Amino acid sequence: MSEELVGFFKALADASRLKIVGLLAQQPYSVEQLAAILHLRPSTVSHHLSRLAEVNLVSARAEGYYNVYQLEEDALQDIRLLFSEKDLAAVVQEVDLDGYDRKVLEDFSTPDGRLKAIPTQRKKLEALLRYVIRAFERDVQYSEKQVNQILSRFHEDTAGLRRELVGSGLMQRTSDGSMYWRNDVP
Amino acid sequence: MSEELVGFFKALADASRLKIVGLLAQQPYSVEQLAAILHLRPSTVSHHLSRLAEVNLVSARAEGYYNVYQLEEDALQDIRLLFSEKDLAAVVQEVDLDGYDRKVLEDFSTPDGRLKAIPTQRKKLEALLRYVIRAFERDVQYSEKQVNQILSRFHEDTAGLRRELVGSGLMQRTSDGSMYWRNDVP
DNA sequence: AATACAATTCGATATATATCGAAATAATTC
DNA sequence: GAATTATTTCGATATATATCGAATTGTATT
Repeated sequence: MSEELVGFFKALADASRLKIVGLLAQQPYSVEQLAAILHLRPSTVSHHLSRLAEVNLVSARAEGYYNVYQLEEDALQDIRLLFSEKDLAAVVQEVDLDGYDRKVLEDFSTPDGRLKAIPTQRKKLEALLRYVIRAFERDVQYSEKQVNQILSRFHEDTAGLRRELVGSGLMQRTSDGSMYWRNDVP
Repeated sequence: MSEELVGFFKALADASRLKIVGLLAQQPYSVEQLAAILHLRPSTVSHHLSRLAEVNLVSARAEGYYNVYQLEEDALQDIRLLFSEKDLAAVVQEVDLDGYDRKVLEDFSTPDGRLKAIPTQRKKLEALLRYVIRAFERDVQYSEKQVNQILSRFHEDTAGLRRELVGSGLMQRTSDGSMYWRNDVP
């Protein structure tokens, strides 16, 4: 999907081809005519036209030994649809969305899963917290003692970790501070 | 104008940059985060981001020593507008629309303005006819004799030229065929 | 002040591609 | 069928650029 989209933009990412599309938007032209209008060689124009045809932006119709090219109106329609936020976000599909978290974890954890240090950088801290929170079950209430015990598997500063987990919204606690639970965010 | 448009397409004509746009369509990211997600070096991502920023597709906001990039929603709106037929045709502006006619004329005329031959190819013939018709005033009626006299400045086969002028719609004649006039097309 | 860190800039390299001319192909005219 | 014409294909070249690593710049933390 993304490959098709990038191909489409590549097709339009050239001054000569954009001009061709603009000309064909007004009326069909033969290769020779386009070449004369654009001051390019027929072979060059032919090359551009086949690139445009590859993404179905233009089509050819044989007329005598001329090849008369015309704009595919449908393609333009498709493009307009494409620019809705929703579809743009779909471009991300084949992307490693957790790549950042994993990289931070790699940098800050030892082979046995403990944290070498607690990073000062907010973004990295958050990445580690997203990792740590998974040690807690959903829909289970933990006493402060239990929380500390679990957190101690990661780092000695359990109080600090606990505070950051609550501060970041990944964990919640009762108003009297006696019980903790994992917040129900993705 | 066209230069701006082609710059915009160039900005999107790359798989990595399209992915960045897709990601930023969901939420803002720092350079480092994007680099980890896309498995690219920060310097590479930085390069892509500045290309996107050049065409106002993204903007940066300094946050600590992070640079958090976000999508410029306005830009997407502009793009959608762009794909109306009307604006697409505007791309043609700085183009030599008469280039083809001039080239044909060059190939088929002698220095004194006469035609070396009458081309058999329809498209070339039409180009020459558009040239010849300018020898006639608008809103003036000519007798067949007058028409022939004017056409003889271009080529000996005046009957042939006259027939093609009428056939192509550039010239009209009365139903009895006695008078001719230049048709009022551009 | 000194250190640590994210981002950018710079230089180098490898790949992509726009353009041309020549050759090959396809269709038309004589 | 031979000659002409438009288009496409092919090979070569020059330019653009995606990516990286190293050096630099600008902030933040200690």
